[in-house]
Amino acid sequence: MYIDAIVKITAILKEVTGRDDVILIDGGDHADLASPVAFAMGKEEKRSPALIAKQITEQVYDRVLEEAWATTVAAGPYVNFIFDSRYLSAVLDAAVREGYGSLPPRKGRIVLEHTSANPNGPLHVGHIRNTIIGDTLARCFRKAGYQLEVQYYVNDMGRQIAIVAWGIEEQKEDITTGGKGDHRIAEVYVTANKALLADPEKNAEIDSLMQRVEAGDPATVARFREPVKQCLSGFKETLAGLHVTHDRFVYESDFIRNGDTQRLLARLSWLPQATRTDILSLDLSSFGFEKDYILQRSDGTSVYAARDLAYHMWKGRNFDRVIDVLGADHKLIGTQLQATLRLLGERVPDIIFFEFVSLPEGSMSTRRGKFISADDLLSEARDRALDEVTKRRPELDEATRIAIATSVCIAAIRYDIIKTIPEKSTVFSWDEALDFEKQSGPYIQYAHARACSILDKAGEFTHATEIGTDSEIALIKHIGRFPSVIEQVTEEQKPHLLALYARELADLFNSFYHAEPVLKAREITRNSRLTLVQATRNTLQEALVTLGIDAVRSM
RNA sequence: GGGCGUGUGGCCUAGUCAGGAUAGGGCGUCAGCCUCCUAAGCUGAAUGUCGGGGGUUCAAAUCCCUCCACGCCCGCCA
Repeated sequence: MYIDAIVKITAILKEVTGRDDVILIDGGDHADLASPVAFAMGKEEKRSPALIAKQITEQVYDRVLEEAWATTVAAGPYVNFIFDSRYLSAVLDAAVREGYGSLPPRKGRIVLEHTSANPNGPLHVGHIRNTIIGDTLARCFRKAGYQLEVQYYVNDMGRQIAIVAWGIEEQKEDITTGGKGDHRIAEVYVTANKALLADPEKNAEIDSLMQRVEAGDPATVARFREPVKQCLSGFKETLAGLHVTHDRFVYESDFIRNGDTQRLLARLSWLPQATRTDILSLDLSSFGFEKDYILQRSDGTSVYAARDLAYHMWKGRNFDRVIDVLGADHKLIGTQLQATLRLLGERVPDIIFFEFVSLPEGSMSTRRGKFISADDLLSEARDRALDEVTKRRPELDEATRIAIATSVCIAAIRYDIIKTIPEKSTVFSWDEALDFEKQSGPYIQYAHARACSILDKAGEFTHATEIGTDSEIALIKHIGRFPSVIEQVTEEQKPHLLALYARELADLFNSFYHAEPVLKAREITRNSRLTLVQATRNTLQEALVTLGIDAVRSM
């Protein structure tokens, strides 16, 4: 409805003014939509913008009322549009239906890659920014009607994994015992890195391992595979704890084994930009890159970039759109990858880059063992959430309190991460990550639970849309924008907009809740308010689920 | 040194791409609100050179130039 109204009003304005540059802006306190087109017209025609706005208002009034269910009002140089009661009723009718906000199915399949952390230690709070941006986007794309597959690209043959494989042997460690696999790997990895630092000559053993694994030596492949398997099983457990699942894990080594990487390297070597000496590299200076893009080492082994190119070619040929979520440290290599695929005429991925999460004492590092693991974060969050639930709802049994606390802690973590724009680097703070008040996931869950509670007490009621008060109208208008938010999140790949929307929805509902009695209202007013509570509850639930957060009925 | 990103009240943050009406929120501070549908809540108050300086425009947090600060990158690592 909201999207529809914008399209219709814009078309009418274009027709009446004969201009192509009419845009509608948010009307703020003044209106639902506004057009400042009279400013430009006044400037060009040397007439008063206010007079022009008045004329436009008269010209479009009837059509806008008829087609977009809005009244047109001139306010100085602005042409303002205010939705009428038919619009409000229509929003309520739509918003009480299951699946509100879902957009019609679209053609084409998307592959979205996120997380893809190296299996050399547990996921930490930096990795899960990637995870949560990726998973939230995936949920939004699906809600927006796209078919989508989520993939995890497993780096199972890089230098880090060689170091892990080497470390296990050196340290005579059995990583299958003594704790969660990903944490055990980190212990080995940190120790192995120290050993290599102390005795750099040992690096030759790492090089040798990498040559053997690329050649497909079965014993070496097995030595790499086991720790990767252990680590991934730990990852899957952590991800599940955040409500995140991947449809497919794709192994980097597959692109060596199936020959794709070799075929790609051969193809690349024929490009005019290729330099073939003892190594293979590409001159991407025409794309603005200073240094050559190196793809094959002098010992003949491929570098990560080559395997990643093979992976992306495969994705591009099997899907209609390729999206990657990558950390800011991948900006250079990611844009080099895009440039190379463009050179080859292959499908170019859209890459969403996010900036780093650091600790107050400095940046995180798996190699140095300096990080806060996602598991520690989740466990601390669950403890704090359980304290809160116990404090507020002492009458509930333990199992129920734990279930609520689990939902609440995931909500707090996911919301804290997704609410900030990806372009901004952040400093991790326990207090902010585990905040359960305002601008938090639990705050939105609470609004939903509150709506559930009212509906539970109300019993049966008749759908009604007699709306009058300011807080009711503001709430309905916001509910009406939900589908357009889903649209915008996917168009602009900005999942934080959904977080913002959900919080504003909770704000408006809370204001309404405190301003207007629902259960104690009479007849049509009661029914209308209950309908509004139902519409709000449904929209909050859809928004929460799309954020990967449980819409709990009680908390 | 070069490239990319960020800079908004004491602290955190939206708005910047597609310039428009008094720059939205939150934390913290202050003053109120639970005989009333869940106070993880609501209402009100105070707090701003939108990093600095130029420019474009009827209009700049938003566009252009320049400088400063912070983050990331500039490996035959991934």
